[in-house]
Amino acid sequence: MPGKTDNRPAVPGPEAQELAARLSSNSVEALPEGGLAAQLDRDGPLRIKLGIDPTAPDIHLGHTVVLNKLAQFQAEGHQVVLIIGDYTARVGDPSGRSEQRPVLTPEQIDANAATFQDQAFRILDRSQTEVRFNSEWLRMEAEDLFSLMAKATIARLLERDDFQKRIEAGRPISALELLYPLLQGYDSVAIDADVELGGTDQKFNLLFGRDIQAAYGRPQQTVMTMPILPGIDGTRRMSKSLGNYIGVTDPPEEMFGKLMRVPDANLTEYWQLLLGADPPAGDSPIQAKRELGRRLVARFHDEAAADLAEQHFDRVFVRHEAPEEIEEFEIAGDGDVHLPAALAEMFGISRSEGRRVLAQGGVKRDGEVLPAEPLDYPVPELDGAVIQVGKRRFRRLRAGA
RNA sequence: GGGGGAGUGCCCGAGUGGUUAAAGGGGACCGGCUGUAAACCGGUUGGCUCCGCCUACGUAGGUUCGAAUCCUACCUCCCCCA
Repeated sequence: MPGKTDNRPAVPGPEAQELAARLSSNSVEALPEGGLAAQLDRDGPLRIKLGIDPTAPDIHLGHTVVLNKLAQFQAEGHQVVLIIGDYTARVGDPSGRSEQRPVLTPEQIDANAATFQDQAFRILDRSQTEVRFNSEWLRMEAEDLFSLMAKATIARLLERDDFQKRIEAGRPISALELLYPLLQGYDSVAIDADVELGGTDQKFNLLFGRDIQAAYGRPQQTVMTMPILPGIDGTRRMSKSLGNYIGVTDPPEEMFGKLMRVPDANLTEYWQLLLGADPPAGDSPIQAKRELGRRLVARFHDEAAADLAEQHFDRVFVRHEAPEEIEEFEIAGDGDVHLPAALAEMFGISRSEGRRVLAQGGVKRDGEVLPAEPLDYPVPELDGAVIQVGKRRFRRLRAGA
């Protein structure tokens, strides 16, 4: 059958090779070797696939590594196809049972998908993006599913090393997990993917998609894996559930502040993966880190926000002054304020924890450390006071009417 | 279908009748040093009406002066044999 693969020239032209190299920048692998150049050598836009899991809607900087790559393809005129894995999410992956992952309702999945798209289009060009839900084609007849399942063997599916490790550790692997690569691969068949992107952890699934496409007599996609961005702890991958993430919708001061906490050792990595450049030569780590913060805040907010965020940082963390704007907390009109209770309410901690930070000298009133005793203060004495817990939690007290 | 093993605090993981709110590690929080970096050091880490009380070791009962530890049933998971 005539297809894109059939009239492939033996050697891609130099232009295609050059473009392929450019598009592969930052990637860990682009497979098979020379595949992308060959695809680019043919005319017409390529279909670039990215599958996303709609169980967690918020996009963080880790996701943007892949999204930026998609945007780069778009800039060259290619078509991005975003696949929202609503069907697989709806089935509910039982493998996470130890993580007590709740099965999401269709409404939640739709809401998450909407949020995700909203955030993704801060990076991607909407006009060059096709959004598809995989329930569209995965809601298939059992007969069709069986025929899909017949295209792979268990041995092949078990090859992936994370399964191997789990088997050795005696941890469970659900049948659905085993099937996952098949379903993901079928997505590629359904949308005629030319290139599929993903993190390095997706390598197996991405390559498996090629086999499935071939089994259905389709041209095979090439795959490109991107590095995994470490979180602000500098060790584990950035992820919302690990709490080490920077969300693209984080407020400017928070985004800047979190970036400043990234370990120096990861600075070059952050520059390369997020800005596509090396830190300016000759800059000290702190200078390079500030510049990183300014640029990223400017990207996801704007220049003015970046300036303000840096000023806020200098004020609160370098000079240890109270921030310009502090949320108010209303205290009851008369009588005493029981500090542990007030702290609990103000900062969403328990009263016991309030007592603890107080005892540890972690609570300040207008910059002065409060002693462990007393616990109660007359309301008028605290009216207007700025209460601070630790380095970055502030509230201004206001006596109620 | 048969046999064996496991469920502990945010997570991992000790503990097999009392001095256990439960070792140790991780994480988190507070403090020190700083560039809110990392590393490092010290402290804290169930709740509350906090020098005491309450609730906790899968769930529900039971034995005992006393149980996370023993018994019974149930739930969930893992492994092996078929």
